Amino acid sequence: MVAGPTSTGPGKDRLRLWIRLLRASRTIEAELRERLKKEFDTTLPRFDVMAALYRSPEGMLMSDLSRFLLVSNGNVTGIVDRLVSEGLVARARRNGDRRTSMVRLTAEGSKSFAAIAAAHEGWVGELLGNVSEDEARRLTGMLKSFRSNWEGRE
Amino acid sequence: MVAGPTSTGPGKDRLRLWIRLLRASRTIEAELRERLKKEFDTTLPRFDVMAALYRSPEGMLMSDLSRFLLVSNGNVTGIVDRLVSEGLVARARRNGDRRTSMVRLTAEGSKSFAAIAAAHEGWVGELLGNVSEDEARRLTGMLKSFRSNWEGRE
DNA sequence: TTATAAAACTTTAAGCTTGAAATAATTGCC
DNA sequence: GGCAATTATTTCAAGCTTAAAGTTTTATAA
Repeated sequence: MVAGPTSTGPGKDRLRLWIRLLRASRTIEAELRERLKKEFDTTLPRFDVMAALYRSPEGMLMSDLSRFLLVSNGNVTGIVDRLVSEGLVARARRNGDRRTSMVRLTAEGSKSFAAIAAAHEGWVGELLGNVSEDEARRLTGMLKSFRSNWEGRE
Repeated sequence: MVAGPTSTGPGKDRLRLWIRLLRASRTIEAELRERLKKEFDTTLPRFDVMAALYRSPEGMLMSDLSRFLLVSNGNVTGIVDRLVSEGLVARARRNGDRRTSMVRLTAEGSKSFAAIAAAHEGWVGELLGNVSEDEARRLTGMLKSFRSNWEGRE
């Protein structure tokens, strides 16, 4: 997947694009993961969950998190379990539907996330340093458009 | 990481770009992973290793694979172990340096990979269908340039 | 030589990930 | 009401992933 096209012909340029895309995101992801570990002793999945919850002070269902983060249900269960045991996140039982519980950041979790997010934004700015803000906007637009076509088909 | 920026201000556009990039690659990756499983009963990491080896008929060292695929040494050990046990890959002892062994595709592995790679290229073409080949080339160029800056710093 | 360092791998522990199966609660239908 | 289907979530097994520690082999150099 990270290797180059094995053939030439139609579709070759899209394959090259995909490989570039993947290598770029893996490289940046690896760097961010390492810094999260070193500087804040946390992980990318935990950061992802906390970022989602930070945007939803009212809380999110497990299935909301799963859908939003593009990962499986069982996956979210494990990450939230660990965050709960660290006191960063809480599951609140709901009156209406007893199958579900609202997941929220605790006060500590919220405070902790704010600090990490600030550093994270700085890192991304640094790692994408030679993309101008203008170019960043254009690239973002292109990525947005090519996704909308086939995404969410089922 | 997959969530949006939590603030506005400088660096915001780069953060948005990063989030788009990550969501795009995760979405495509998930789709490809699922198809590899369903159609060929294999995984993305196995495919990655085989793709790298397919490009190097003379074989690769474990550390070559690790560097090329942007994953850790121990990780490659496990994946190659499984590929060997499936008869798709072979470790060849070397005369010169007994710490290392050349890893190669077997005849079966090579045949198997060729079939999978053909399907894979088709899938990528489909998933990136509404990126024109021309646009794909431009995007690829932009991704290439923004990577070269900070990559391989250490 | 012969220690000592360096290099190439493997092993290990902890955590992430998925898809499938299992549980529990709710909804819809008769 | 009662039973089937659906929904929300957790559990499980297998595999992926990393960083760190351990093993074996090779290179360096006093």
